[in-house]
Amino acid sequence: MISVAIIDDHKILTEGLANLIDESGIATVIGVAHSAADCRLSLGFWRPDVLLLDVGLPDVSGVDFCREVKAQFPEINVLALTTHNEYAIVRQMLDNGASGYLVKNAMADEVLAGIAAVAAGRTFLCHEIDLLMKKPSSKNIWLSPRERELLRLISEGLTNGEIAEQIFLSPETIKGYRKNLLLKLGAKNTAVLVKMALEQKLI
Amino acid sequence: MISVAIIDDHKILTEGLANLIDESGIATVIGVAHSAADCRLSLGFWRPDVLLLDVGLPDVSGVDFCREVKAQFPEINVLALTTHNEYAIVRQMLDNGASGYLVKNAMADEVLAGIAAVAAGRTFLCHEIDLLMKKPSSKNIWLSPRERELLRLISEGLTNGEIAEQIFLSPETIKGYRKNLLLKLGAKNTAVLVKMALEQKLI
DNA sequence: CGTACTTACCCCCCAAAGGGGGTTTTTAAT
DNA sequence: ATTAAAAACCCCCTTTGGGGGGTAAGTACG
Repeated sequence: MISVAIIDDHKILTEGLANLIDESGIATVIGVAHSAADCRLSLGFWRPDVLLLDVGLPDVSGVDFCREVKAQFPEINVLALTTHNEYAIVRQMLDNGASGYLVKNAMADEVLAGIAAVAAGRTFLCHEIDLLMKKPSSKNIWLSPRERELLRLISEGLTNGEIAEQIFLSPETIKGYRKNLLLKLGAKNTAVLVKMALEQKLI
Repeated sequence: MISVAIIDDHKILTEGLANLIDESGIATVIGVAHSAADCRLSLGFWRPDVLLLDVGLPDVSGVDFCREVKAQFPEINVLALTTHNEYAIVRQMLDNGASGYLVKNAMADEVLAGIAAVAAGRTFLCHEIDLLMKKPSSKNIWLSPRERELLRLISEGLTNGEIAEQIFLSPETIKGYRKNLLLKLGAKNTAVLVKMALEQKLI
């Protein structure tokens, strides 16, 4: 029997989900947490085979928490469970150690299939995400770490000069990055750039 | 017995939620839809006392759908059920006819209390939202329709001149609105303005 | 009747962004 | 060893944005 822990702040969802898993016969829920802090306290005792992890936690980013969990318990298979269907989020989760990714509007059988797959050491993407990751789309934009950093600073309202000061580069360099970001995202100006960055969860 | 219909695209959540409601003894679920389109087809047959409405539907904005439902079936009490805890969203839902508002991480008993309250014709806000709406905070920003329109056009990357052309106003007027928006939201520049607009769901 | 808010308009001035053209070094992959 | 990408840098020029000051009509509400 596969042991599963769930971490999600939506209490209504966790109850239903725990029921679903327990009644499936393939897995059993050994713990539920509603925040990353709760989870840190218990995860060492639970030692689940699979951790169902919501990306939209109240206290920390799911990406960071996934990395944290994998660093401390590499044997736990993390299965992301979230509302986000953006390329950048999926990719960041997978890059940070997640074994699978489910969107919350997936069917119940996909949840069980995902749990079984990641418990067996395989990777699993639900149908919708599988399509998203395979289909080469102009919306599937991937930025370098430096570009993401610049985008973050731009969205915080820093001017080229201020950014240059903060990260010890020439203002002309910042200008170059900015031009490149506009080109890469196909944005007309800063307003659109920030909008796309937030909508596509690039920062 | 109160009759309830649920509209939410998160299938895992609706199953658990329907169970919870049916077992409470105070209400019974007479229908579930996973999109606004599905709901339109069935709502006339169901005629529920309470409609549990997710604001993050895949096909239309929950605000628009709420207005639509109330226009067609004024006797149905709409209870918003969503992840969003932003002032602007709550206010827009209430302005468009919702009788109550629940966040998805609310406890199960709040869901039942909310259903009972709105079925009885009262309004209901879950604890977290009640606090949010009462506490006068600098984050509780409310814009006039015109300001929201301007904010939308700015976030789409239009320049003052382009906006002026589109809505038949002087570019200087647009500039005035822009300055006022920066002041109202406390934003340093357009980048921050767009970021705040999206984060606080003002557009 | 007054007050507050929305909508609409105008001036000057300079800082910042955006379009165009480039170069070099380092790093990673094939 | 070659290629490709990321990271860093530079100059010229025009458009746009943002800070500072305003004015004034319309309307909603007590």
